[in-house]
Amino acid sequence: MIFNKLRHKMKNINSDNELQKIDNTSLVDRVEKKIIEFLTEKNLKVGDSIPKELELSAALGVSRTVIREALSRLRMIGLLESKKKKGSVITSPDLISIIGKSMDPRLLDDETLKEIFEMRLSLEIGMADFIVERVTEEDIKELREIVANDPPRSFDTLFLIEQEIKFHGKLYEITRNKTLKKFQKLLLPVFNYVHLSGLLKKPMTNKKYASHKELVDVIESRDAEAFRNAMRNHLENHFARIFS
Amino acid sequence: MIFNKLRHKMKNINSDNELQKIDNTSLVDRVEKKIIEFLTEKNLKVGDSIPKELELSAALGVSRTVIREALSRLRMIGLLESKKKKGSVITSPDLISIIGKSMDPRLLDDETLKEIFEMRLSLEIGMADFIVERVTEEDIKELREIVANDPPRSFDTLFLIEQEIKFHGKLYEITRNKTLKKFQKLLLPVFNYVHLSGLLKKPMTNKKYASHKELVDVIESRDAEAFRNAMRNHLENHFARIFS
DNA sequence: AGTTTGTATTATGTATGACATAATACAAAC
DNA sequence: GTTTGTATTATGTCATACATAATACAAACT
Repeated sequence: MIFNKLRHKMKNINSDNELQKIDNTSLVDRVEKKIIEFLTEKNLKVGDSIPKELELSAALGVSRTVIREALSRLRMIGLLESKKKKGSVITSPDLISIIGKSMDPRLLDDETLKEIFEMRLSLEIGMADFIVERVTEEDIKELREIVANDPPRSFDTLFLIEQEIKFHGKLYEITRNKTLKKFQKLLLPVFNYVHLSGLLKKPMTNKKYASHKELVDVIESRDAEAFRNAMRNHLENHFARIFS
Repeated sequence: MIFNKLRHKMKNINSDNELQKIDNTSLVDRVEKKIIEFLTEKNLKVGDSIPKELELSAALGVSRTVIREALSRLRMIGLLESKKKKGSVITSPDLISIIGKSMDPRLLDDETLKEIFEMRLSLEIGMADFIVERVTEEDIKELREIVANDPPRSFDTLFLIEQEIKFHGKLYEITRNKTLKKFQKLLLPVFNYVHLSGLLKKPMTNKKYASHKELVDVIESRDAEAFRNAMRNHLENHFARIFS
């Protein structure tokens, strides 16, 4: 009621033009955005240096405190690097590690966690071409050493997980794609979390599909399509739990 | 030479124990980390409030300035939200949109861009299972409407890109995986950038592989394996440019 | 009563000045 | 020519003051 009265009053004051929602963002938010815009507009690239804090402060008409907070944020995401006396230079941000900071599974909602889990499955199947294209004899040797430690079927689950991580981690490494590898490293805790906590309803079957050893054999044949299928089969347990 | 001499001298001074590299991180970096640790150790969840700035300042023995810079960073990645008088509370960060800030292709180095490009290819092939599992008749109808606009072979490239985006965007949508979809939306500029700029050396062939229409047919058959292969074929142009 | 209005309080937001520290160049000393 | 010292510069940290929004609660009013 009160609110209606207020709205009525405001409507009278401000009858025709829409009441534009006021800027909720903080000054630092705006300055941060402004600085990023500045970088892209001036077409600055990695290695170029940006204006000094005091210059920015003067140019934007805000205190050095605010400038520093904004720059601090950009430093965090790896977009800048600052050195005393030298000032700040643009660096290539490490996308993945940015996420890492807020990636604690306990701080994410269940839906997102499940979706990330699905993303991982997609990646492992889809990266087949990069694996077979770039795998070396050295890699295969290393893979064989890893699978040599594989436990016999239906062994201690914890040990299995250790082996899973080692084996699949190596696969990511073989893609020679550092971003992908970092992504995997980052998602590992999520993967474990989803896998172990009761997020997926169906239980884990003990049924065994394509083994690590068989996967290595397929890799050695350098057949991407075959590897995709083998990997899909290897991950069947996970898929089965998702598709209820 | 000079360096060798220096090393020699240092070796003498510090003969047995390794020269541990000094802490390079800034105070803010450490405080930021410390605060995150605090959150997880105390098992705080979304909605819980954290100590006041002055309390943190006193507890960690650093100035409020440093605390504020650290908190400002956490605010940026959406891990915190601060209100005057109320203090700061934990919020659930939107992983994907965090990356958005530093995702301008112009600010990423070529290697990373190429790697992201590869990630996208992997995802599109690997997500086959989710597509065929979740696609509805409605979706297929919509896909058919999209491909109806497809140009005849070897048509204007720009128009092709428009169509590509629409079609592939819909595929992500069909996975019903919001994180994945957001990821795609985010990566779109990168994809275009890599595709158009001279980052990939080999030229784009005009050779045509599996068409969108054919992909839809495969989806309709609900055969994941067939779809993976069709998609791989569809993307052959891109793969060919990567594998020089 | 119940509603409005004022006021004190509290925690964050912004500004300012001061000094510490690392990087750099350049002069001075050996 | 190498080392050493010194001035300079821009960032890093601290302390303080005040602005501002949110909140509670008392006071005033109808």
